[in-house]
Amino acid sequence: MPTPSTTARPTGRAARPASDRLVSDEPGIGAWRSFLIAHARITRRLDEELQASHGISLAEYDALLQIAHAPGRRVRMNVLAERVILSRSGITRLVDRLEAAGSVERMACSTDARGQEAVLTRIGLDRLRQASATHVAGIRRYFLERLDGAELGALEESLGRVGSALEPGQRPTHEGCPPAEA
Amino acid sequence: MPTPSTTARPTGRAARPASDRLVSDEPGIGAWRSFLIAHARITRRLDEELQASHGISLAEYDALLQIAHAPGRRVRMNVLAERVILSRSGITRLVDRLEAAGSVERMACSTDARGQEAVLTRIGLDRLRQASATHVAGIRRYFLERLDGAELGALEESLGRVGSALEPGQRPTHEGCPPAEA
DNA sequence: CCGAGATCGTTGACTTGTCAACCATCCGTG
DNA sequence: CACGGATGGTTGACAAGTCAACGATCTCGG
Repeated sequence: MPTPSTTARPTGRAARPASDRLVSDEPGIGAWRSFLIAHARITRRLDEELQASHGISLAEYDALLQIAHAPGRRVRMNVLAERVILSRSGITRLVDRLEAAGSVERMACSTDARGQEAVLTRIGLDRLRQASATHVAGIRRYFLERLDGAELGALEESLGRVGSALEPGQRPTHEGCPPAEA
Repeated sequence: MPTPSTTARPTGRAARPASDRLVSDEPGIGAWRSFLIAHARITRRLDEELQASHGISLAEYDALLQIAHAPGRRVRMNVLAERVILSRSGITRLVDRLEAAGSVERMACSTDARGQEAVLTRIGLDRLRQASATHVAGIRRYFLERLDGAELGALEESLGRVGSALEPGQRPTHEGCPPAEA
């Protein structure tokens, strides 16, 4: 998502004739809008900070982090793609960049000849460590600090439910469900 | 940021030597992760549905909606860019597409000769109306329906606070704050 | 009135992601 | 064992966004 979009209308609804009503005064839509705006602004900020301080993008940071967390600090491209939510070609290109930067090496997978693994290098680990400070500070500053414990718990619970309902490889609502066509 | 990234680690922390600890067992980080995952998955799904049913992207939908909501169904490029969270060049290109599709017209601004306004056409309005059904249904299905009233209220309140703290044109933490450099 | 500087929208060059096509390899069945 | 279909990763062509630079216009102090 490219830079995500918002549906952010400053504040007021404008009391138009009914035939003119376009979207949802559906209750709850306000929550949806807050969700979008918060996400767009925070991630943009975090990305800028990471870029400015360490010259890596949020996506790259995320990939490094995923690799670092994997056992042996190595992951199949496959798996990595799913973890960072990228297409397979997307991951190929992202790892290309990381490799060019010396943060990662590609190694053939020992158990599957068509597989490649992305392996974190020493340099990559160091970079990740440094960037980590910036990143976590950002999350804290823009997100954690503005929410109290109860709110964080509630957020985790609610959004966790919403998110896991859409886990890849889901039967309901993948192809058949969105019925609208006209 | 294109498709956003996640920092999604499946579940476990792995009990590594301290020197190896990379990120945050910071309490609350779980909430952050849910937030990212939920956003990535929902917006991706909504975009797919919009694309499949009406051939427009989420960004385009959002822009149409913003224009439709503006008085006279017309907006300065300027303003539109800010509302959909896009750079100025980004908005130029987006409106190019909408115009090519006949959904929007560009008209010179009467009060400022350097200005352009994007004006919604009849066709654009119709398209928006149709797409709206799909879009709102999606939001309902993936978001609203999985949350009860209290949760929606809490979400709106919490995320609203977080989001508005980062409104564009903010003094604190714009340039000086992110201190990390090394 | 005028000229310096800000603001508006567009454009060119580039980045980062997607999809479709491809080849290599794996696996289950006959 | 062999072969047909799934799966894994890369690649080419493209989509959509960014930034820097530009020309046109606005605005204001002198």
